[in-house]
Amino acid sequence: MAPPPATDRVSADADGGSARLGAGDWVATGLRILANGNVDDVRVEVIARELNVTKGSFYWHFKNRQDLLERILDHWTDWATVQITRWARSEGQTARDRLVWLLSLPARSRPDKHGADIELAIRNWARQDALAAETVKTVDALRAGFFRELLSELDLDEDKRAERVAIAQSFMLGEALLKTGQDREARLANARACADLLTSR
Amino acid sequence: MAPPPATDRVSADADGGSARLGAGDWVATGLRILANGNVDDVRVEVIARELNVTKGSFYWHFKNRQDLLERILDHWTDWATVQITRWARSEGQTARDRLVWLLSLPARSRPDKHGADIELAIRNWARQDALAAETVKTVDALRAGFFRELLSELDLDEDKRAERVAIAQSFMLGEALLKTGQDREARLANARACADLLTSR
DNA sequence: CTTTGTCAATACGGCGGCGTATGGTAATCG
DNA sequence: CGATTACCATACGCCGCCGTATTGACAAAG
Repeated sequence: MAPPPATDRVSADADGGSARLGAGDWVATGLRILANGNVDDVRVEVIARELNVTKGSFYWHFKNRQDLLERILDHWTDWATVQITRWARSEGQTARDRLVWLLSLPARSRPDKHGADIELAIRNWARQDALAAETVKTVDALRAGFFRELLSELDLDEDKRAERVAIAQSFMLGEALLKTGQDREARLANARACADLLTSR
Repeated sequence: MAPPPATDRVSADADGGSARLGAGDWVATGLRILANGNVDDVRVEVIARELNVTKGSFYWHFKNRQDLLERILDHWTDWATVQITRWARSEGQTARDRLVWLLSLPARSRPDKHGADIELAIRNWARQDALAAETVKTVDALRAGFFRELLSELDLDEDKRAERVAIAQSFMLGEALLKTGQDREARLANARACADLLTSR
């Protein structure tokens, strides 16, 4: 009868052994479904089947489907933020090295993490849903801020810097979404080449 | 009883005046729905309502829903191809000018054409559907070919050229999909700056 | 040992979409 | 002018999903 507690742990075993499951398991599975599909595919009864549970459980942890979707967005925001700020702590490199690091993030992401897939799905989702749109906007602004910070170490005038920030961001997004047959090495080379161009005079 | 004729005109008045409508009207409306949503939103009964018709009409023109989806993909391929080859005929510019022209294609597209929206929706679709994936692959290869042709006017070694082709394509895709608040002028400036970098030594 | 809290199963009504069957009508043609 | 063709409406059965209600199982706490 009481609303469920706010333990949002996205726990380890999303499927498999442990008997009891929490809200996090639903979020994790929803994210996985989102990764190879779109928002409309993340349905509560589908997730329930995947977790070998019935809906009865779902409506204990969540108010309704929309509630789950919002938690998924929150979780993605956290993930994107953490990923960036972890980079922020990796000091001690040159500006170019760190730029390469950032630009090659999509190329270096483990394929089983579905980072690019989720990104695409959420960006698509953002065109229909206001909350998703806001989430994407926030993450984009965050990334742009880091690019700007990086490029500020070169002395460019304001206009030129803004252009290069935009180029960096567009490249990074495009590189993440474009599914050519390129292997990891080629993609890393692309990122390095892009960094070279962006840091050139 | 006979299968409908293959008149795929995507005619003028998708809604409104004319009494009779053809398969093209269904494709056009489907494309419009796809533009602000995703594949799962293009449902036959929804389109029927939008056209002020019932399903009875649909199943005259199409075998089933999948049939419509395939025609939508075909139509998009044609559109993308035409758009590129029209550029191919715009000779008489420098390589850089034509590069700028290509890179700024998303920035210059009329917003009511929903080019970027459709692109995003189809790329998302491509992750679930093999046919859509093939379509995207074809269009990407076409675009890459033109970039390669353009950049071949500079004398770069094979590796460097491949890198820059990839950068160009990633930038173009990212620029199309990234929805920052930038106005048209700023986006054009980005394209020009990107072209400058790509054609630099 | 009972109470309370936590999680899950079952069952229900409703909606929206698919595809089919069948019948109606306006145009067109022999 | 009767018949065929092209297009559309109506009605049906089916399925998947939503959200609610009710009950059950099980553990920790009292």
